[in-house]
Amino acid sequence: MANRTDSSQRRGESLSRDRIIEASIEILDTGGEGGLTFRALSEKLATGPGAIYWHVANKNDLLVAACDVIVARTMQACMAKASPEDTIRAIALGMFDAMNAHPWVGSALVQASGQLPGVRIVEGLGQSLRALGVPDAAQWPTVSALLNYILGVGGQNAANTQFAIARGLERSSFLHATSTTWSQLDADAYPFTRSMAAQLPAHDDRADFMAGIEIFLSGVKSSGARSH
Amino acid sequence: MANRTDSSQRRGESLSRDRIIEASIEILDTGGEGGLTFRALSEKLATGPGAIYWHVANKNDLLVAACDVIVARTMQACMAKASPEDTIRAIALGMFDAMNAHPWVGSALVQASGQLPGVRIVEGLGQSLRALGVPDAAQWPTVSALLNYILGVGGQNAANTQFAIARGLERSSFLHATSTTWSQLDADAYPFTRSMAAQLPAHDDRADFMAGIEIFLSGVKSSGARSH
DNA sequence: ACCTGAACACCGTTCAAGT
DNA sequence: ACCTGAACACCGTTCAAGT
Repeated sequence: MANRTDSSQRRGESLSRDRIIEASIEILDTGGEGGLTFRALSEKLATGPGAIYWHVANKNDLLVAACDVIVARTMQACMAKASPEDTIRAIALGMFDAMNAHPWVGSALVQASGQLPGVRIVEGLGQSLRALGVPDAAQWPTVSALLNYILGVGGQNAANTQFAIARGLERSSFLHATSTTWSQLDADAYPFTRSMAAQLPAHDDRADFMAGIEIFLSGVKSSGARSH
Repeated sequence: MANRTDSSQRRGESLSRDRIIEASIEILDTGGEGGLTFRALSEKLATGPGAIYWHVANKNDLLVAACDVIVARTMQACMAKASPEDTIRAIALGMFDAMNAHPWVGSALVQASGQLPGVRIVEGLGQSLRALGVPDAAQWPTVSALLNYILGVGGQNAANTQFAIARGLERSSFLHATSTTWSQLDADAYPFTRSMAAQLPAHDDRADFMAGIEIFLSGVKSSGARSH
């Protein structure tokens, strides 16, 4: 049954959901969202497209499953830090780094919000906020806001990366191009954006992201939550 | 409010970029993101697909342009409220309502972050935060965080709507189904999510969204910004 | 200049047929 | 049970040809 063919993948193991998901992640990491195709996937796995459908419902199912592998791995590394606040920071930072390393995760997560990958994040954040002393009624809105912020950053990061890839640009030249566009905006209508153009290429996405988390945590603490 | 031109296909009028965008918005509102097709569009406009390409670079260009119409209209109605804080609230609420009425705007905005529609929002938020007294160095991270939060909500809202539409569900039965799934999660691994399941169907997205904005504003004020 | 519409190179998904 | 691969119904985009 298991005939040994030396594929780049593994030895001639039989097809399985896990193997399909694993191959999908490799394709997504290499070629971005557009690269994941049932044809590309079946070629990598040395089968036909139909075979994949025996293990996977459809493309969305596949994407969510691939996303969940990354999220589960990330969350596992982030739980139970020194303080609940630090756990929230670790989750946020972990997800940021994961979505940076795998830009497709950002858009997949947005699409699969209520499903398992999103639930993992909700759970981690929720437990921490509860430990922080956020009152019952405020827990859901607070978790929801934090998750939405993280997803927003991830989605935009994914879009920027894809945009840059599609044009064969490096991240730095993409930022430089955007900066130039902004600096040429109408001075009366866009004073703020114009004044931000100069610092755009040098800015640190990760630091900005964490600054947002800190604003948020500071807001949580000052808006009613008593942390003992 | 404004229903100036209701006629979808005015005979005899020559094709133009504006007419194409107008028709695209109608299709997107009716059939969602999947409904916008060069074939559907050319049928509505009584031409061939090739004609559209004379006025529009590609599908992404079309989507961004349609998105920008909605965003520009929304921002125009939100500027210059009583206080900078109220302006921020108005922008957030306006964008929430716009993305709720046109779910495709959420995902389009995420894809077009650095482009014109995103810049309009950045400008509105930035001017307000500046007026609020947020120090220079903190302005960009703060605007960025606010925008990301809004985009995250919009993107997720779009995904949920599309998900529900694809399965022919109403919003309420979609929430009910998600609630049931959550309540059946493992009690040890997902205590928080399980305890949220019951209140999920009754929750108010708009109120939750605004609660997030308030947390954020409160964080901005308590984390260094002196608003005289 | 603007428009036509057939054609191209894809795509996700299905399904009779094989083992 | 699992896999094959041709076929179907689409897509975005192009382009020679028309006006």
